[in-house]
Amino acid sequence: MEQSFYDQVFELARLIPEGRVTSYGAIARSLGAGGSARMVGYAMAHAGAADPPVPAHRVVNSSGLLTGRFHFKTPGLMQELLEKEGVEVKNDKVRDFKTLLWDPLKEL
DNA sequence: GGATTGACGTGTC
DNA sequence: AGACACGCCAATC
Repeated sequence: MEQSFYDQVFELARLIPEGRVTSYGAIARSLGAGGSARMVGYAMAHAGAADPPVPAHRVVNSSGLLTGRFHFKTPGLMQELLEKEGVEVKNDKVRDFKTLLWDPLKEL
């Protein structure tokens, strides 16, 4: 079976190193999806049922905002995990997002 | 199989 | 600076 966009997103998301974050748009482009950044987020919503689990907390929107924190088991868990990995989160947004941004197109 | 739906992105007001 | 609008595109119902 060919992998759906979901699986592609999941795999790429799992490649995100600790202490790093990436944006939905970056992932989408990396997959050749271009403007279908929403599909990436949509896929991440199903990440909860993915195996192995997907570090969705390392994926934020282009502003570094933790948009999907509410989708986690508990809101705030996302920030918790990020801070645990050394990512500074302030007001639901990643600090130095630009610096911590892990671009698959460049890093990979 | 058409309509709805988004963890988005960028631009405009 | 904040709020609003439109575009994209695949998966789900």
